[in-house]
Amino acid sequence: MSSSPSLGATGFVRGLPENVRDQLLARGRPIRFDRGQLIQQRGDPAREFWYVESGSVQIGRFSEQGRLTLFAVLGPGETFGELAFIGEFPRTVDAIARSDVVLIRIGESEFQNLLQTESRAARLLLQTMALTVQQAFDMVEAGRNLDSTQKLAQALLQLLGEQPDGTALQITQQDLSDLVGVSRVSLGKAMKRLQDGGLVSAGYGEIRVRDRFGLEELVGS
Amino acid sequence: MSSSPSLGATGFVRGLPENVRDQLLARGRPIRFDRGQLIQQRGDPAREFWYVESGSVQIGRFSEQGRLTLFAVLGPGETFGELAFIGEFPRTVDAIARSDVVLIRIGESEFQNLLQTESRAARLLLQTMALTVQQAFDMVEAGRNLDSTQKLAQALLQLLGEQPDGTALQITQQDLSDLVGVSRVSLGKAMKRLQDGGLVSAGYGEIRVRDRFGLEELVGS
DNA sequence: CGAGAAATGCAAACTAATTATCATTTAGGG
DNA sequence: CCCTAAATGATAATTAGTTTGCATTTCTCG
Repeated sequence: MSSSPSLGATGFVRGLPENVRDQLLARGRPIRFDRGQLIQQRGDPAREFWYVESGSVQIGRFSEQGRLTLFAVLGPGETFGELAFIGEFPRTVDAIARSDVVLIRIGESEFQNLLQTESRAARLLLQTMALTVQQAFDMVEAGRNLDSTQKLAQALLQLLGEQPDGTALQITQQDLSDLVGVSRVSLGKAMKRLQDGGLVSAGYGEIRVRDRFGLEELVGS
Repeated sequence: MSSSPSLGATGFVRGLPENVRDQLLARGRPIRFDRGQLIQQRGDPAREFWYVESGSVQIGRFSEQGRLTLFAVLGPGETFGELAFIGEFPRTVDAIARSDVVLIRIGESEFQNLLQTESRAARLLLQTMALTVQQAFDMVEAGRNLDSTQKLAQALLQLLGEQPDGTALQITQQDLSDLVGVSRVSLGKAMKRLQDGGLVSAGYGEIRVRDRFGLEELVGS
């Protein structure tokens, strides 16, 4: 079993040399979105991708029945939208602002400029995408072989990874259930089990990880 | 809902101009594997990737409990192993020969040669990988939102896609259950439902799709 | 500070799927 | 041509998870 319950490493921009990154972001246009606002929608043409400057963004799909399948929750420093942009196909996922966010738009011209000024960028992009595929496989595998408690533990670890400084996560069990892929009821039960085991403690819209190693042990990674 | 239950488009080599492709494959070394043989294993160093010349290959992961999670069943013309090779990390999936197969090995030198002789290759590779991620997302979504019958229908459509000429699939329900991600019992029941609906007919190690459109309608794609 | 909205907790009924077992059929090598 | 292994079919017991409905808690904002 591998370690990624969801996509946390969609941040190839982070891997760029600092000066190149600064230049790229300086060229891109910052745009604000309000909490709850739809940033992109399935089917939209993909004329750009986005760098998260501040706030957090949900990546997923709404089904016709209103059901939401979340693939990732992204924070500052991460990028999204590269896939459809580079693949030159319409958006295949929706993106929703999970809080007020500031995004930096990177369009065709900025992207071309990047590839020309930084020879390692293409290679870095390839590597990041390869990693993303593997993480997607991890999600498939987790969905098939782990029970709800293990899936929750794995999701918490992934969210922690994006926010490595602290152990407190600002996320509701509501949203977590969409990310983990189980019902809210099941998520509540799983959360209770983790609490009873002393691995986490949960408040209103906040989860605190008490024993990271215990979570890792639980999912066997 | 999208259309890919599993990974069928891992064939960036197919998109190359014919002369470039021929040259690439002429440079690579053909290697035979017997049915059931392990071609690559998780953790192996990724010094090459493979082009399937003939036969078929299973891509997946064995868990410690012996459980198999299949991500794809690849046929002639498709490639595998690019991800770890390009990402420069160890293999994250196992590959097993589903029949006697002939593979063409493409190593570092052949790959570098390709990138230099064909400027569009890198771009094509990126596009193919982007598509692969989206397909993996489809698998996650299907795993969460579809029932076993719909998942089976979707898997059959994917297998058909790889073999566009006919409607007959050479695959056991045993293997299908690993690909679809349900138990053999559930797969048998799902198959019976599809048969009762006149959508497919099943024999020993063979499934014949009678109504492709009906399957598509069932999964809502 | 108070009202309404959002988040969480809880319980019961239901359901789809798993596991386990055994019988039957089919293919293919000796 | 038979024998064995593989594949399929069928059944029952069990279980993890969903759905539904409602109660309770917590936040937020006017």
